Amino acid sequence: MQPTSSHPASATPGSSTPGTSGTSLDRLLGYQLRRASAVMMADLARELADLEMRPAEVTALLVIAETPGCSQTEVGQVLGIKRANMVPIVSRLMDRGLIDRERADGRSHALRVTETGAEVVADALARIERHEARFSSLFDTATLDALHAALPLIRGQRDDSDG
Amino acid sequence: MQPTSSHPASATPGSSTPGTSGTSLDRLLGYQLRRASAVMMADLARELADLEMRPAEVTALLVIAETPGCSQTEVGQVLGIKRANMVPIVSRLMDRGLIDRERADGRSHALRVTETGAEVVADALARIERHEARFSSLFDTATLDALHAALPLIRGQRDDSDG
DNA sequence: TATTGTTATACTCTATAACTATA
DNA sequence: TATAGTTATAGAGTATAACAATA
Repeated sequence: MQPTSSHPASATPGSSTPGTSGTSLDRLLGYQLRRASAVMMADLARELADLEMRPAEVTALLVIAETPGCSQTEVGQVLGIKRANMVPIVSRLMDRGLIDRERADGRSHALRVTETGAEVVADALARIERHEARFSSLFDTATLDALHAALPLIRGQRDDSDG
Repeated sequence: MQPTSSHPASATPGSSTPGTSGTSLDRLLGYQLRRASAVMMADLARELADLEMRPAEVTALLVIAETPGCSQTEVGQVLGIKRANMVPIVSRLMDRGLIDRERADGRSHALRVTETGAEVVADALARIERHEARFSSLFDTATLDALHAALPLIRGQRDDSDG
């Protein structure tokens, strides 16, 4: 319902990727998002590999570092990870001595990053910056701004339920 | 290394999403991509639910419909799904009578959509269009064009290996 | 020797239901 | 009754290694 939409039916004519032969799927926003996300996830996983941390664990660690004293349910809400799925993540971070628990409520724990954890956070942030730079350098400022404005709007379309 | 980048450090100030409190993760392209993709995948899965088809099966069916006579390895290459993981997908499409196999090579099969499959394709395409419209309507033409130009560039950064 | 389809297997992320102990 | 953490379990997607039949 826009005036004269110009998304090409056969997408990226000048693509440098030979393997991408071009399906009608290529004109779908959701499909492009999924493929692009998979590429960045794979690159991030590779960058974090010798830290022996999975992306989900690193993001949880970063949230705890930024929100000292938060509960693991709160971390899950920020990251869109369900309570039940937070358990093994927090367990692993505990086992490796990267975070610390303190009784807060009788039923909830206050999570905090340890000194070792802070070092890992610093290392992880450096790796993430390198990883991000590899991709953001593909775009000019205007395009990057457009992406950073558009993607949160898609996120906002979810209905939510548990957390 | 761009002149004056203006991606906001705290992302989308005017966001209408209360749950999105705002982490430093929000300024990461990879993270935003992952979350946005998850939201669209969940919406698509919901839209396809009463077709009793998973997103991966539907995309495979669409590729077969568009490329009659293709092998299942070729479908996998287009979709970025490994040979080994194509087996259960093709099996399910066969079992439901949506596609057809014909010996092509002695070792490869030529895949084709059946009449029933063609009906499901039509239904699925209608559902996908509805799903896409829910999200593309969030953006103006310029933003949509920017997304459709940018996302394939990210996809092109992968190294590939098997397929 | 390389390729197609296949089996078996494992890992990551996600989803649901139900329990406990607190509040 | 509602919430935090937990357990158990299942489903998807993806990854690797190896094998048979064929080219």
